[in-house]
Amino acid sequence: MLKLTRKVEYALISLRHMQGKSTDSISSTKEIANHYNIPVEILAKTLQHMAKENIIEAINGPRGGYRIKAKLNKINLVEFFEKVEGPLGLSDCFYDANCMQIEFCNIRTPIQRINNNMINMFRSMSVQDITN
Amino acid sequence: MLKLTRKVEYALISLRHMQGKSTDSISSTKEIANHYNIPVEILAKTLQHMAKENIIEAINGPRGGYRIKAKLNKINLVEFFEKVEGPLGLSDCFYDANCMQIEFCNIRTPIQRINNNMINMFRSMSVQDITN
DNA sequence: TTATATCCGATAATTTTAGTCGGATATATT
DNA sequence: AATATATCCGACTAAAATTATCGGATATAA
Ligand code: SF4
Ligand code: SF4
Repeated sequence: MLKLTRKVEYALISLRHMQGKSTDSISSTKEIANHYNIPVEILAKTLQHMAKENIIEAINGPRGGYRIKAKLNKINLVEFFEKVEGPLGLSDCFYDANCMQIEFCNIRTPIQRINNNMINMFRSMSVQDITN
Repeated sequence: MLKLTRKVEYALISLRHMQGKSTDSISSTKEIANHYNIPVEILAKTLQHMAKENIIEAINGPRGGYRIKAKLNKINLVEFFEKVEGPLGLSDCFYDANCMQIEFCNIRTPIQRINNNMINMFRSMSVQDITN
């Protein structure tokens, strides 16, 4: 319970990998996948997704790959998680109302309070706090 | 991502329900399931589990049911989550080493730091902070 | 022209979470 | 004693979410 997804982990591993290299150097999917033992295809998807979100930049063709595009210290972890994985919260009802209990739920308000604490904690950290 | 499970929610809903009644009054599975629109069988399992963990107490027979046994303000949310749902953490590797990336992982340490923050946040709250 | 890379939709497999079933035991009420 | 109502509990099934794979397209450096 309360776990990050592999996709998020793969994204962070990749960003930290790229950040450890000189600014304009390019990392290919295969290079990262091999280095960290990540399935190539799913890593490819993750990187494509991050490129679409303008976190990284894709360079096509041979000798191509990706490099960091955004300022990682300007992206907080809530933004990052939502860009990579989608909405975020302790309970469904904070972003999607399909809950059979919602009408009579007696814990929604207290859970929401805790959810806010958690969100604030993640918002107070940037991606760079992980990749550095 | 980062969601509580239904089981945890059902457990909390039940505890709050029981806490809203006079100390020795008993709540049956059916009563709670009907009141909050929760599937009876799965709620039964959840309540049995909590009884085994000594959070609540089972009374058998007709007019039976459950009542609160533990001091809810003495159980912090990490204990509670782990009793109801099992181990807890942002990444598998903090309680189970079956990760293909673990040998070369470059984010384990920073994630663990954040994990500790999260755990501490939940540990600083008691079940009663939700059920009150 | 060729080889290497990203791109991208569709699909499959796996794991986790959620819910169901069947039959047992305990006990208050009649 | 019989009955009805409740918990107990293991095994099972279903659904959903996550994780991984496939097939074929496009871009471009050498
Ligand atoms: S309404 Fe209550 S039970 Fe439903 S998702 Fe929200 S907090 Fe959970
Ligand atoms: S080793 Fe790294 S990738 Fe594997 S679970 Fe831990 S943090 Fe995640």
